[in-house]
Amino acid sequence: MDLSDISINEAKEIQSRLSQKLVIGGKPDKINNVAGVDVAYINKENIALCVVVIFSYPALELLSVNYNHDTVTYPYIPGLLYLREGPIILKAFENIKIQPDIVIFDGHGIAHPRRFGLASHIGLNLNLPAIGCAKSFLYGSYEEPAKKKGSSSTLYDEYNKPAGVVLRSRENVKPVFISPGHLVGIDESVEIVMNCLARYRIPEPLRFADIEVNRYKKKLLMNF
DNA sequence: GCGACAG
DNA sequence: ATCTTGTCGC
Repeated sequence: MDLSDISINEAKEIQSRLSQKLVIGGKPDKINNVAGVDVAYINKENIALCVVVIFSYPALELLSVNYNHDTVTYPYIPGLLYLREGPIILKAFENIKIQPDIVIFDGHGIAHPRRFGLASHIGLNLNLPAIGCAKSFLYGSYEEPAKKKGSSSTLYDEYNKPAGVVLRSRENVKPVFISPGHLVGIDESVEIVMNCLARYRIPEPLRFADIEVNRYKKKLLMNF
């Protein structure tokens, strides 16, 4: 059975079931590098592009960049991002040369309706520590964090249990939503993301992955 | 039934 | 995510 044949209800059941296997808490003993993953699309050609970058940690020097693309097989459905982005991301991880100590994803971890967002799904699948760093809200309740950089507020699930943190990654900008995906805790996720911040809203690994995936996209577009 | 809704 | 020009601000 292909991923593209999975029904929405099946996918949701799988998420709820696999969510039980997640290990949330702590952090890797030693973090020497941090990976960032971003995906872009060429809708007209039905192509998904994925870039995985790896930075040294905490120095944040670029260690490697990996480019991949393939045809997309699933539409975007809120809460089921994995079905659309999972295949190209997993393919990308087959090609990277350096073993990442932890990975930051453009999306949520356990701050998700079934506690199993993209970062959790990929993290569990690859048995890698994973953090979700989303640019917008998906699930939970929270108070607006203060305007100052580093201010944060807890994201709670429907049982009032913490699922993540809303973090002001820069002065006076829209906050980002941080939640652990797998093999890391909430506070540790925030700590690591904070250490990956330079002078922008988005942590460096994700920001650079975004820049590179769009450059890659432009390059591919010239061949059409 | 009516909104909300990662990328 | 993507479609799109100029424009306000640090």
